[in-house]
Amino acid sequence: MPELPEVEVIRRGLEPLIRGRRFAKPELLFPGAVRYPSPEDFRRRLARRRVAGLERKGKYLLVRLERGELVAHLRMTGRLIYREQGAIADPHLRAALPFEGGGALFFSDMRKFGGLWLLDNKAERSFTGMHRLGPDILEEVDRARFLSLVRKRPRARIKPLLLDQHFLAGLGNIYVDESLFHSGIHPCREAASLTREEIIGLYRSVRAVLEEGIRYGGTSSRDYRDARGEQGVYQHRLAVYGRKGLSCRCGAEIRRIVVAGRGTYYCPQCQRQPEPVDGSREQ
DNA sequence: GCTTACCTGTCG
DNA sequence: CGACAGGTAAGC
Repeated sequence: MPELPEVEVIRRGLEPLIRGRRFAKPELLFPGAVRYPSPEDFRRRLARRRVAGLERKGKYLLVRLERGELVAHLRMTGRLIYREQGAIADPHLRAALPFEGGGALFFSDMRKFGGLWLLDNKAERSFTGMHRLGPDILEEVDRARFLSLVRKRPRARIKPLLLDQHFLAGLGNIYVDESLFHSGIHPCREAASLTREEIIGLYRSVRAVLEEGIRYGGTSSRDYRDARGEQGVYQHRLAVYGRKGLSCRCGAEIRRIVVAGRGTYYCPQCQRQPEPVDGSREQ
């Protein structure tokens, strides 16, 4: 899916296209895409509302309205594409959100994991799961906070910890693997085994990788498209993700393992093995 | 923690 | 045919 950089690129691209525009009555090709309120209420209540601005929290995109907000989560294959005229040619189109005076925002989603919510107030954010998010890694976490967050979870392995949106919001599978590679940390290391310097280095790597991802328009591994339907180019700059069997710049062969149920790419030479978990040493 | 489920598609 | 895919919640 879109991780933080992809959602941010969509946000930046979409905002100038739809800010100030007033929605007309939506068309739901797959009503299940609307999570709240009911599809009928969604259609009736979104109509005539004006877009005040766009925000992002973790991987959620928030279309702030003059009253309430339209929230989108793209999960794995969701797309939000604006067209000035005509519709997108996409067999997985789930919702068309036209504007008064022309133009429309199209939500497509091959795997149907993504969703849309129309909220009247902040309290209703609990319907989306947003209220359980940890702090946004780019907007809300400085070095000191990152250090203290990581140290609060000594027993967790670092990759699953970084993927946990309740811990930190925004990172996904691609950018976690890239960040761990750039900081030279093996994905299975226990948080408690990381030195202060390693945690600080990881913080810098995470920020640098996410900012690079944004600068290059996001990663279009396969499905991701920006607000105009264009691919990003960061996939050409990935150091390890998806590169099993290819050589790292150090010469070693990039490996793929499974960590926390996710395909995980790393360089066995640049990223140190975790401390052996060996109960016998304790006895 | 881990596994499974959600869904549809691609690739080997 | 099975394995895998950018995410996340639920159930052991």
